[in-house]
Amino acid sequence: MSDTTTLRTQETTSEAERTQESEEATTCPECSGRLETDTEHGEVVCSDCGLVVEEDSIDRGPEWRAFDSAERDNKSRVGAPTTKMMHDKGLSTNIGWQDKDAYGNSLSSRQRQKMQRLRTWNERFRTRDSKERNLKQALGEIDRMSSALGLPENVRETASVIYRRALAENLLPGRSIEGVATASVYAAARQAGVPRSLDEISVVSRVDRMELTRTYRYIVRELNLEIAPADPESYIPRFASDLELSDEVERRARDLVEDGREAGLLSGKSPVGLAAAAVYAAALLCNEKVTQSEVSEVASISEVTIRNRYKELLEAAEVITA
DNA sequence: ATGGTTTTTACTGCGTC
DNA sequence: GACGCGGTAAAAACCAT
Repeated sequence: MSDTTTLRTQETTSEAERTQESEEATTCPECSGRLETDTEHGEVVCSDCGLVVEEDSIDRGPEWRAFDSAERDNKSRVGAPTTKMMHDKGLSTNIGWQDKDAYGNSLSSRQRQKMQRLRTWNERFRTRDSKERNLKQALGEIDRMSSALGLPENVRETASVIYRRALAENLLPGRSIEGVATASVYAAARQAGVPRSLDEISVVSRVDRMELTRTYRYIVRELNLEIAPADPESYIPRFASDLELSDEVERRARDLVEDGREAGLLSGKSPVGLAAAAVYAAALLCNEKVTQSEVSEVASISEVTIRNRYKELLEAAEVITA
């Protein structure tokens, strides 16, 4: 975004410089009439007799300024300006809709038909291209998010597969690439048993939670993905290690969750909250110090929830062991 | 859309270092 | 007095209907 705007301003300034330059010679050698610069065609024309004094007066120098060689290398470029607003950055062929040739003359009906056919085919190639680029971008996103979340390789694979399926089933129209990519990562992580919470995901994603949940639900339904509700235990190792707690704590936390499961207080509660509470309670039992706020930090869950859950967990554990 | 459940927010009080 | 912890009420979010 900022790239294009800076480029734009640089272009306009250099254009001003250019016109200033070409206004040095002001009289026609033939009739000594006033000379005018036709920037569109790159010509200098006499306004009286129409003599073209200078043709092709295009400034072939760089349209930017550089103050050292590194900057020069950076800015030097060849080809049309690119835009991020099009999947192909605007680099593919564009055929105008008007039946005019390069000089603005109308085309013969034969030519018109030919152009129509070309448009059709061009469009076909372009959309096929668009799917591939779409995929490329999505896979890039998936990779980026996965590594930001520290997800293993196989999760990325699964996420890619999910995304490809979504693409193949034409689930993309109406949804953003990033949204679907994010949802794929979320689903893949859960399927692989290394879930990340919606909050964690939305931190590294470019889409907000709302869109993520909506898209996630949608693709799960449409692709018939079977995803079991996240198991609190699958969060425990990560939380424990983030808080630098011992394996002992981790083990006890699992036990607590197990007891809670038997006591039937897992259903309906957020798995993340349960896991966080179990870790906190276990640390307490093992005399390893963690504060509720620390746990709530790494689990991105409120302290209140931790309090409520861990009380319940401890009660359940007592009942069962007693 | 609605109602029930869970989670979060915000606030308060208590004890300890 | 700051901090960790516990509790509460109201608001917000979530989910199934």
